[in-house]
Amino acid sequence: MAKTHPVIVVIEDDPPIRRFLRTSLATHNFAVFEAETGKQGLIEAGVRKPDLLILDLGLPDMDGVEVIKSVRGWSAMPIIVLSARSNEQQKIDALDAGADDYLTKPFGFGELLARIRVALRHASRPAEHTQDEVFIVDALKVDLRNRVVSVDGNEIHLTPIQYRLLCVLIKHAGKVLTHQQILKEVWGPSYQENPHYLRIYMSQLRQKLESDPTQPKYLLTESGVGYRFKVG
Amino acid sequence: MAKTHPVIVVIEDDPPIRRFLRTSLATHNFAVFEAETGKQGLIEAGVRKPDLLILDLGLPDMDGVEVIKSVRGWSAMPIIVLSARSNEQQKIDALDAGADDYLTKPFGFGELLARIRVALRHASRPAEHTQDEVFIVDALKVDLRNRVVSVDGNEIHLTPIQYRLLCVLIKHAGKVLTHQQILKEVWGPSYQENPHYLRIYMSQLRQKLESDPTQPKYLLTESGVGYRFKVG
DNA sequence: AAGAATTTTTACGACATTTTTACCCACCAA
DNA sequence: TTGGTGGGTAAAAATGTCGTAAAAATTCTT
Repeated sequence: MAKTHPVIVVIEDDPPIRRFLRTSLATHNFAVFEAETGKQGLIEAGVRKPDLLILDLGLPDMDGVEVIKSVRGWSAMPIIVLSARSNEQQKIDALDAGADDYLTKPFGFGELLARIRVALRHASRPAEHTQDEVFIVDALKVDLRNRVVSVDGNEIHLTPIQYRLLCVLIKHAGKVLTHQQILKEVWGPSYQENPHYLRIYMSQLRQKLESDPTQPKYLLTESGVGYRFKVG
Repeated sequence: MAKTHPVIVVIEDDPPIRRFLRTSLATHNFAVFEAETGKQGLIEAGVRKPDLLILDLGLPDMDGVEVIKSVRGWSAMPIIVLSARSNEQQKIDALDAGADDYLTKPFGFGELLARIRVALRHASRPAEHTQDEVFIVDALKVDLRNRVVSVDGNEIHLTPIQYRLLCVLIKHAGKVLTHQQILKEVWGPSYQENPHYLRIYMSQLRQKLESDPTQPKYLLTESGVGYRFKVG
């Protein structure tokens, strides 16, 4: 897949600031999606799976810290908090809830951009995992850096969901993952009641990756529990 | 493994601030090492290999941004910058050079601590796997984290109830558990009147785990009372 | 706005697990 | 002996879970 623009979700109730962020970020080659309220924002974050979340703490419908905690329940995406109030305790609460950075209004847009770059740098560079960037078992090879999957050297095309599912499984290779855990990581928190998707995509992955899909060597079913990627 | 204190190197030329940081951080259980100049700081960082670097930009001997770049040449350790100047361009330069955060003096110490926690959180992402609970008795191995059971290295497939039953037994290994206790933990409070299930599943477990199911080494019957998992 | 790729919905046969039912043994007391 | 108790194993029946194909709806590209 071609190098696509980073996706940012902005949760901000104040229309002028929202407009400002949207246009400014767009001109710097970010794909921006917006939400006015905390609830909307959570949905948007779950659906868009952004590379970064920008969150205003002063929302009308729910506490910003609750939004952060809720997102952290299923994702480690970078969160940058904006706030009009410079109360120190509030900063601490937001950061401890899982926010990665905190800017007090008014802030310079250049600084925001720099802090966005920092956040994206963090997310894209789990530097310790450099050696695990390419996952190989027998004939199966998953190149996480380039997002290329191959079997016996033949490149296999995977759809976004198929690929994400495979990534989740090999990230926890050897471990049995429950349906809910997988659904949460792949589809987001709102899809936790649909183990059916899982069976369908698991089947598709087996067709593409296993030499005998009816008797999988890697993508194992743990009936009544979930799935696991077998290693060793 | 003893939980060791995070190591922090502070590069700061102003003695009062340095003293303040040293004592304050020390009381929050950090191991603090100090340097007065950029050159000293680079050496200190290289020798101590800290979990975090705190850097004042206004050093006498070299530009703070150069210090950052130099560290980034060989390490991805978190760097938090402190600065008296709130010039935006300087912030941007420092962040783009590789700093992870930037605080303008005067700052609240609580906020600094919170931002330190954020930075350490980033650095130790893969530390979720700290809780490895693996029970091993002779050839039997129960990996609770991965939900995998093996005998002599051969994986054994257990159904949900079989697995739950085994977990209950090894959780209270050595103790005698009554039928009722086990039924309650495995099937839930409403099934307490069916010791028969227990015999069936206990038999299945023995078939799968014991080398001689008719004379079990681990899954022992306490006649008239219940069962127990024998250890030692 | 049309066409391709992908995701979601729908449907149904196959499979695995749990529960029920049945029969076995060993032991002890009447 | 006979009958009762506590326990073990092996099968059926019932239930719940999985896998696959294909159609419908959506999203992405052009």
